[in-house]
Amino acid sequence: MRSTIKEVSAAAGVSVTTVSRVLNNEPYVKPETRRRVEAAIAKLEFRPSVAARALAGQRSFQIALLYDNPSPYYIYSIQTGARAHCVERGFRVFFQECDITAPGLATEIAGLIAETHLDGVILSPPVSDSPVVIELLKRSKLPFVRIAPGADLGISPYVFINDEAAAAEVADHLVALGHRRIGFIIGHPDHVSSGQRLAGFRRALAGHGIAEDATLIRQGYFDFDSGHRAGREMLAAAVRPTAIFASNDDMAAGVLAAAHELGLSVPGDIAIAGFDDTDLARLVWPPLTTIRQPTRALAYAAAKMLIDAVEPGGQRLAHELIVRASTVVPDQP
Amino acid sequence: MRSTIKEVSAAAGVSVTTVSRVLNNEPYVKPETRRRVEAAIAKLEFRPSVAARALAGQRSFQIALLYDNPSPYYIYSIQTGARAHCVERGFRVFFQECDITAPGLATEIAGLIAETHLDGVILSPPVSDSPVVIELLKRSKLPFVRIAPGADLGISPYVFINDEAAAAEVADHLVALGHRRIGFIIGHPDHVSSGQRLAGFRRALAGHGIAEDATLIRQGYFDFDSGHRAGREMLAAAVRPTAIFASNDDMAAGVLAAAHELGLSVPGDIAIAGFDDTDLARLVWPPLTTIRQPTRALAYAAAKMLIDAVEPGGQRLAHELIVRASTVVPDQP
DNA sequence: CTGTTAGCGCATTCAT
DNA sequence: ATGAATGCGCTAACAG
Repeated sequence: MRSTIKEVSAAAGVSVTTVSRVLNNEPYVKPETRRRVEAAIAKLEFRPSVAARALAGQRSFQIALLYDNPSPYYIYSIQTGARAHCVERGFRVFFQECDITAPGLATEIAGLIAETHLDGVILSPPVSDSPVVIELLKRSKLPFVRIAPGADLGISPYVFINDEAAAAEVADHLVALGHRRIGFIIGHPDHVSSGQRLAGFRRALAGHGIAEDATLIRQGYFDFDSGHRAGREMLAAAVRPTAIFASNDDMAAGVLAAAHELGLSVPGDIAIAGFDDTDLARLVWPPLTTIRQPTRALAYAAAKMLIDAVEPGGQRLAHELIVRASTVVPDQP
Repeated sequence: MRSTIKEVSAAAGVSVTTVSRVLNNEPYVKPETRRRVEAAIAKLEFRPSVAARALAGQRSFQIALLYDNPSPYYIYSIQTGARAHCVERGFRVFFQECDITAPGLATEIAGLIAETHLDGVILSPPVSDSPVVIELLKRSKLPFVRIAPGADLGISPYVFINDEAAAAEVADHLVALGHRRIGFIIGHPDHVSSGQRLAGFRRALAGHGIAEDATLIRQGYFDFDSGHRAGREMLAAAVRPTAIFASNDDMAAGVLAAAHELGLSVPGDIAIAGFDDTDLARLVWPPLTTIRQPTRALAYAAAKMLIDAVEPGGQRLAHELIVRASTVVPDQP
């Protein structure tokens, strides 16, 4: 069934060592020999066993992407971005959902690492800032890259966008449309970006001389439900906002549902803004204003940084990589 | 760093074979010995290397879930369902997106199987009916389970819901609400369920004596964009439908966006119905009528069937498993 | 019930 | 520039 390196070596008339050298792109193999080996590999449809390579060598060509996020669109984006780069480099990715509040978290991830001989790990928010995970990774000396970490920037390479500036852009946009009573739904408290987006919102409002109204700021959790709930509360109030800015698109969709339930037209009665890079943004378009966050690009860049660090000859990349968020998507065609 | 079975055996004062027996839940180990070994395992935080197990034995405790679906919500549902069961059984899952139209498909999946020593594969639609994948799996003699296959039911265990009956339920519901001009957006042509849902829709309409109107049936692809396009076309027509039934929720969301763009109120001007089990369904609730398809449960059941088949002592399960779709979600609180 | 022995498929010394 | 020998960590007969 599956062919082995031994069969390849026999077919090519060389030793297994030489085949191994070809497999790993090592120098000192005569071009013609290399061709013969490659021909044998192709003919036998040989695939090196990850298990054998991991056992014999010190690399498994496998990494993991850790996430704990309620948004399927977000998860899909980071999975797609990370996989795209891994495929290019011949690496396998484990998509691992986890619960950063679970007591067994460290054990679970330690198990994943030990069992699968991982070469490195990508952390997406909010795992990027989980002390438990970070501590574990540091102790295990495993390379890791973080997406949008909020603190301890020195401990690992990371990629991010400027959340505060992006949120301020959205708020500026709403004000420019004439809104003064703007509701805000904060993201999940475990995500550092939640605070940054709130800060950007506040800064923008202050810049326009708009006083803050505590009743117009609600806690959300980045999921549809929390946006729906917060939206209902604000829209059912005696004096309601003319616009609501949710910290991500899933919550913005929840607000939209709430508006529908209450018989409000969007954006006539209420304008809604979101934040992210998903089709959900389009769902309420044109009424939705949003930041097209390049989540996919972020994950791709993270995978690249990680694999570059893992590969022997890999050039050191910049420790910090800022991926620019594209600007506010206009709410007019 | 990582401890090995040898260290465990030394710590427990037994041979590695005995540790292996404990690891694999084999009989004929004195209870007390088993306890000693388990204590040593816990103390050393020992994790058996998947690589070593795969190499020495004939099992890797790894399976793959193949999908090729444009809906992030759907993907998230099947991933979550499959993972839930795999965790219970100590299996690892590879979430593998693929392109069933790609020329290199067989090579890619053959590579996955050979490289990772897969124990089995779960196919989700439309991969469930990909001749290329099925042929490959049959030749490799690898156990596989299919979710919602459309044909060749004899070649593998499978799980499904009755798509036709479910779609008919939705259509019946719309008719009961007084609709007679109902648009329909077909799902992706590669999915067998697309045809089944269309059949259910047609059967229901015929049952109510409503003549079919070809201009009210459009081809979609299960993604937001295609729903949006089809929705625009039908809603911009001189005589538009009073309701549109999209074959999944992503397309229903697209129709909703189209309605908004055209200044139509939902469900006042146009009622929209979807099909699936995602939060998207709630997005347009109450205007949305939908079938709450238990996608997660389907994937969970598929994983169970597969692992039962893979495990040595695993009891043969029913070859066919029908998971009931819950009924139409009412469009009134 | 328990231990001994021999590989699984590769990367990796060390030779040549 | 190439090959022979060793072992990674575990399971699988085979003994006892």
